Amino acid sequence: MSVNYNSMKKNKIINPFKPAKHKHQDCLQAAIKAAKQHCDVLGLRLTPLRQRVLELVWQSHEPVKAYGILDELKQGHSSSAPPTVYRALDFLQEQGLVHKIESLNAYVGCGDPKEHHSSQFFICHDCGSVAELDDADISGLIQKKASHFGFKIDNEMVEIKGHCQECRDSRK
Amino acid sequence: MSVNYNSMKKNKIINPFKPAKHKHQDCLQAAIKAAKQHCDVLGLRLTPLRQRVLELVWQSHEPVKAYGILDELKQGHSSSAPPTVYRALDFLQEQGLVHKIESLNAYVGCGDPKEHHSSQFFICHDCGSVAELDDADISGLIQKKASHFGFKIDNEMVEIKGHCQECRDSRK
DNA sequence: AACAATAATGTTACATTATAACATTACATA
DNA sequence: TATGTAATGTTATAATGTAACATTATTGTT
Ligand SMILES: [Zn+2]
Ligand SMILES: [Zn+2]
Ligand SMILES: [Zn+2]
Ligand SMILES: [Zn+2]
Repeated sequence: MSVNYNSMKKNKIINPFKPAKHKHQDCLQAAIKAAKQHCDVLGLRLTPLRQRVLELVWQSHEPVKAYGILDELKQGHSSSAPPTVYRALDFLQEQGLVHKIESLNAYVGCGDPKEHHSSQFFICHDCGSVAELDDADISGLIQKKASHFGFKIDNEMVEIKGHCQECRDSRK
Repeated sequence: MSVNYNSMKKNKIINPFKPAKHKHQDCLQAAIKAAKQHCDVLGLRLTPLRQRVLELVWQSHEPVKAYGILDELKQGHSSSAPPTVYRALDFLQEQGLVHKIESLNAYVGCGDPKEHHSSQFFICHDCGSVAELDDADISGLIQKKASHFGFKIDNEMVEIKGHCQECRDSRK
């Protein structure tokens, strides 16, 4: 009798590479809705400012830069300054609503804020878009390797650069 | 008849977590020697400036910051400026003699510049020191997952934060 | 040796990313 | 309403990194 532990693992695609043409309005709306619910449940305040920053992060599936957000924020909210953006981003990151891509100093929206998860990012050099996995195999393997030398993991960061399927296809 | 492919994989510890007391002078000398040889073989110039920067990176097993290097460089070389450091670091990174830890904006020496390799960094929050693996299992798994959605990898970045064995022991 | 081409470094200025510190305003709740 | 806390405004500055051009050192050629 055997148990297939593998089937019990949580391997999620948090954000796939989106097709070039998709109704991105839906992505954005879903993200805002999820954020509202997340904050509701926890009694946290998704203020207009925070929501606006989240919307700006979700403008696309490409990572956006803090000062880019700031520029756009200023259009309708002249009193914005760097702390305005960084505070909102801090809040959103703490709540798992956005992630920072460390190797780009840029931020992407998370499709699954409901629970903390491991993140593995795949970033296309051509179109700039990012896919996010929550892959228990990768996470577990890293965990296992770490445990071999007695290392206790707090935080795992995996950022992979390369070329997505669609961009490779369109180069043929 | 079976073949143990696993045994054929290249799983290296490029840099282990060092014991608190070890003869670090040896680490440094070995690194400089390896760098000299690497450059000799390829006809590249490990100039005094580049060697000095490499030595400063190898001061310890903790990542060092560019402006920290700059401060020390100025002590014996008053004409140093940011480009001085960043150019030397660029050269050393291209040659695989140092790596940048993206999540810290800091640099560590590499124990194995002889060949390009995958790198997985484990960074201790307590002592600040860094271990580097070149683990084909992790690399291979990420590769495999990427291929599932047609992603072709150029560059892999794995930075794991947590607590090393020694620091955990000394907290008991 | 003289020369030209290239590589490395010097120098100044600036761009980008992020935080500190303190004032003000909005919100919750007693 | 009073009071404390959370959020935002505001100013200044820190930390990280690069552009552009001048100068010097090195290499290879005549
Ligand atoms: Zn979309
Ligand atoms: Zn792409
Ligand atoms: Zn050492
Ligand atoms: Zn430690």
